[in-house]
Amino acid sequence: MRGRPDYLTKGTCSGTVEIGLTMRRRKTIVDVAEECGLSQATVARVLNGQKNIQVKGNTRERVLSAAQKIGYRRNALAASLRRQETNTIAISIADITNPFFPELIKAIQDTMRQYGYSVIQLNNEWNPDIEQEHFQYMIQTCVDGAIISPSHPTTNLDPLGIIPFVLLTNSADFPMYDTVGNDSKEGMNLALERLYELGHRQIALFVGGSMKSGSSWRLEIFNNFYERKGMEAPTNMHVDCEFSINSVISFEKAKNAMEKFLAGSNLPTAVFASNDILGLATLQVANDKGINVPDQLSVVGMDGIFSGEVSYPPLTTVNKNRAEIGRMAALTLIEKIKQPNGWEAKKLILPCNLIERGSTGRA
Amino acid sequence: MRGRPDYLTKGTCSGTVEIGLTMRRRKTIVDVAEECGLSQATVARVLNGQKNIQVKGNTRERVLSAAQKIGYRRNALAASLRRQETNTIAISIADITNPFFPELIKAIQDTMRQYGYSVIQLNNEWNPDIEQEHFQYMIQTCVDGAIISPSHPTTNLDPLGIIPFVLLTNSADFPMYDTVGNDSKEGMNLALERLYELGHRQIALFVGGSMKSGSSWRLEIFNNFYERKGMEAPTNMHVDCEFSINSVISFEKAKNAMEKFLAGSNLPTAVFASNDILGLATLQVANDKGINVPDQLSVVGMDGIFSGEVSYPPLTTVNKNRAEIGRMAALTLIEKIKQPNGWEAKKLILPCNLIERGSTGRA
DNA sequence: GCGTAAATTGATAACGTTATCATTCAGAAG
DNA sequence: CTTCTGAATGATAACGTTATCAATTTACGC
Repeated sequence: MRGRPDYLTKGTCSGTVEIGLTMRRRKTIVDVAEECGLSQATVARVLNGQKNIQVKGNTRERVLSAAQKIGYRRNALAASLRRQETNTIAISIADITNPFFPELIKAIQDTMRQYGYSVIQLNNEWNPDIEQEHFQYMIQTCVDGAIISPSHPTTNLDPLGIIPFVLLTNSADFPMYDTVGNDSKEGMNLALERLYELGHRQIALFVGGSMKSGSSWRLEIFNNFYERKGMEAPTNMHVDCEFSINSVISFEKAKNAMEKFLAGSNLPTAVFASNDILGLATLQVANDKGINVPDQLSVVGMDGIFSGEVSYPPLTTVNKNRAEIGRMAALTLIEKIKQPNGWEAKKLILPCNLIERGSTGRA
Repeated sequence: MRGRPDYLTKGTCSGTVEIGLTMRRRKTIVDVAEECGLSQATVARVLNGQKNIQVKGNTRERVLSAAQKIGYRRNALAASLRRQETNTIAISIADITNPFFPELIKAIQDTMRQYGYSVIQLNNEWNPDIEQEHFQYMIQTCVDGAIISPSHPTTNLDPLGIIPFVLLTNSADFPMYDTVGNDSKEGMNLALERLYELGHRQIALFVGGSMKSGSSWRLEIFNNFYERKGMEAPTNMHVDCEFSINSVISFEKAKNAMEKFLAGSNLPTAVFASNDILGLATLQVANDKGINVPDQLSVVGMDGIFSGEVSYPPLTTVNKNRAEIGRMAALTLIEKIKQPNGWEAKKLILPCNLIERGSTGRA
């Protein structure tokens, strides 16, 4: 039989100790038990057990005051290891500096907090390798669940193994999984219909390309719209630009594309931009060129980011309720954590709403 | 002597198990050891030990392929508990939806990542109670360090105990602690000097009040500036507005205040706004009133948020390099974690720089 | 071959908590 | 007074890893 090895008692003090200062090891339940003369089992029950646990007489008081006295702090690591749950979930997104995400994150954090979960947020910079690393990290740290905005439609989710997760996407790319997203198609229709109502017949479609999967469905919606109105869809009203990982760069590229387009001969009376960055770029180009918005040109964006509220004029936009998406994603995940046994993939598609501000008017 | 209690082997399977599916417990180092016929000590050395550990012959290979085969994943919880470090740090800020923060957060995440740390981000909504809860959380989860943007100048940091931390602030409110922040005073001078150079003599000072500690120093800088120029500081050129926890609401309040001011008789040729939200509000009011910016009015903001790049005209601003602040805060924290023994409080004050865009011109 | 030092590998306590089983204790019924 | 019941408390294994010491194997010079 061996005693407590030396290295451990020594190890608790690191480096030199100032004279007069006692270097104190972090207090544990055992210390509390010693202090109040009860067993560690009882102490644990009082401190971290369910609230309405039965104790006799002044036991609770003794424990609490002893804990208070010696400055006991629970070690969540040990508890998590033993209980096999961490009360922590992870969020994987592309980039927190993308104005779309902060509100979403916050809603998730707030909702999760209400249910006793903490949130770890990870940015993958649209890089699938980093994304995969993050999945590994989630497994290692034993998060209880994850909310994931896939960096690409081909993101491999298998490495997540048995971790319950919910995807932030509206695409059909992940038919097998639970998803929460916006009905972007219907949102786009909202915008087009409203522009039609305002008398616009020459509407330009401004999309940011390559980076994300489908901008093809936008063209489809666009053409369907004209067909529905019994009109020929214009073919010279498509503006495309590269999309970059950085909002600022995307904005510059969008400005260049729109400048070129507006220098042409076939001018629209309205522009539908597939996100607010593109919409804001359109506004700035128009302002620079002396094109009055909305008198000469109406502009509609999509997303509802803050910058659209402070632009000139304020940007009409197809708003995605990010707070609601975050909340619903969180609730769905919690449900899934509590009930891990097979259920069929839940698909939640929230409606968009049109926020009309100063950038739209009659044709 | 007791055997392995029943509840534990049973406990690893939760709920009902589908026929044909074997519910598998997560694999551990012990399982790998069994699989490859080596001791768990050796397995641990190969898998999680330092990279250049010596092993003989095909030992490494045996371990790795066994781990691969049975799908071993390291449990970071257990490792952290044993090693007494989590390789995780926490960031405490007011609100991730405040446009000032995302870039800062990201820089911290990126830098920390390089050094093998993960980041937990916590929002306190300017609420000191939540902030204190977060401090407790940090202790419980045994983070290795923290970066904190205090919600108030009176924030009590004692509960953090021995956790190494760095504050994000430039104020003198925390003389005892390590801080990283911007030289806002010098930044404000940069703006005023430039406006002077452009011929402006009637400059309005637009501050957002109550919420944060000191807007008094801004007035001091303002008065000193005029004194330096041998002029009498104007006393009717101060605009004040409430600041709210929500950027959108702050913006509306700022617009109201600026509208009232510009409806008065004493008009400035330039406005220095103490943050970009106020600057953007000024722009929008001016645009609405038909006041041409910059021909009739120059506007300078402060912070350098994204919205200022996409406004019309783009907003000249005193930029705070948030990426650099984040990076330096992270590096300082890491240094402090590696070297916990007393050092004197480090104060890092980074310079601001003036970004001249379209909202400023000659008087 | 043999002894010694160095290189590998093995055995195991410890990290701090929780969940079980075992034990003790108080109170009531016989 | 004994027996029984339920409530409260105590003792301890286990969560999965790492760091130490002990044991074993290998290398090398004589």
